[in-house]
Amino acid sequence: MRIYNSLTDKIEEFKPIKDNEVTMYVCGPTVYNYVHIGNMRPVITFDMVANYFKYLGYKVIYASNFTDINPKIITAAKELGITEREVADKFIKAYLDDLKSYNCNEIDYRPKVIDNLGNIYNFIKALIDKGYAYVNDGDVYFRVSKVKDYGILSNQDIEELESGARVDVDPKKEDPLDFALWRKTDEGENFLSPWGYGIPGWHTECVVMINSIFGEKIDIHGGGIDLKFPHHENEIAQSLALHNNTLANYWMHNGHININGTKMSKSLGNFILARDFIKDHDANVVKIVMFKTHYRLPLNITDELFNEAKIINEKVYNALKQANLSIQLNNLKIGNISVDDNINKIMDEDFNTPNLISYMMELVKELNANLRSKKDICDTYDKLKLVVNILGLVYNFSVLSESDIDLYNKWVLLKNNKDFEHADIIRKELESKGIL
RNA sequence: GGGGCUUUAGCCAAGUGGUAAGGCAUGGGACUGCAACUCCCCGAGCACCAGUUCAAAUCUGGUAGGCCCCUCCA
Repeated sequence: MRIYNSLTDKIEEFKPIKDNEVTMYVCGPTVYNYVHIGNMRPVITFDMVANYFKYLGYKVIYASNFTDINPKIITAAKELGITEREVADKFIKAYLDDLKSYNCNEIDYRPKVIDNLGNIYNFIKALIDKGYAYVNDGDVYFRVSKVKDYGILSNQDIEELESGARVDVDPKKEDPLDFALWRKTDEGENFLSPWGYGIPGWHTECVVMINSIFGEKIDIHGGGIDLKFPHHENEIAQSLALHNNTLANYWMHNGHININGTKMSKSLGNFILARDFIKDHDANVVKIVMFKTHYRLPLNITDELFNEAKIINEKVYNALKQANLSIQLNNLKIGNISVDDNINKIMDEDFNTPNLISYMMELVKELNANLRSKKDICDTYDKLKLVVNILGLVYNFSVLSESDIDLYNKWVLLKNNKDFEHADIIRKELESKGIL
């Protein structure tokens, strides 16, 4: 298994910390509103990553957080006239509903910031004790200049960053690059820390949650490309400071989604919520669209792309449906194959899902050809199911009852007797049951 | 100003040194009682320029598009 590591900008052989086990963490949503379709790319991508590792036989331990303490949540609470907790709970629930409607697997850990405040205090204290952080008027800042390797992930040079016009000068900071670990505030929901009332800094939350679930270091840390700097860079800085490691051995970043060539934004009105999108598009189709482009590249969504994905989805569905029918009618034994070298060859190169989709279509073709010529379909069917499962595509087919089989046989008999009038009636019935 | 990504047929998209996967669409053919499904066949020389090499879409340099980050935005 080879993975493109954002830390080194190279494709590297994957070596887990513990044999046969993968620990991974993906930055989750700030729960102040509904997530949009762009937010679903990391969700769907890392769902597939976990699926593939499982296919390879790894035990996968996967965590993704909720950022449930954040100035945006305070703002949302004011606007909605409810408490911050109510805002967070509402949108956590909405997010989990979204994941369900997109057929994403449940993951192992969903930590919240509010449950980790004690850990955060201890973490910040440790940074202060080691001289990597300082307190100023109720704020705590991280001393970036003390980390020699700062910029290791995003290839940023400290001097260039400092000379950049966009860095805010904050009189409370020793250095414009320093970032807040704790921010003093008495506005909205706030918490009493050893440094007074306030809320924790975003960059600290993720490190603390990773440490508290997994320990000092994990295998894979994922997220959107936009988080590379400063968020992930700052996570690494803190981990370097406290544990002298880069927090994760492999950093993975997914590209962004554009719509018809433009970035999604509220002002342009091309902002599509995940929950609205799924009303018009099958989850499988959304996933096919996403996986037709490599996860690291930008994805431009167009109607044409969706129409194509829809056709692909239908072809897979039709082939599996016919195979399913044949398997049940003939009592075929499936599930003999659990590994397919072709899949490994494709996916071992940094999760090459576009190639996997191509392979999926070849299998569909092969399955159809075998069905047509009455050859053995079991191996092809098994392989196709493996691919479908890795991609997280879901196809449900009914189990045939005895009466279903009788009905089917009756249809065949009527057809053979050229009683098309009655055969067509039964065909309709079989179709409505999803059998044909 | 700095860092990074990207440019392959009408469209989507693999391929990262040995002479262009796959899919969709279009067109042609086959199967078929009808319909649906399905099967077969057909297309580009890889943005442009220069260099390295026996050999480049693949490496190097440059030019021109597109995109992301440097703002707690996936």
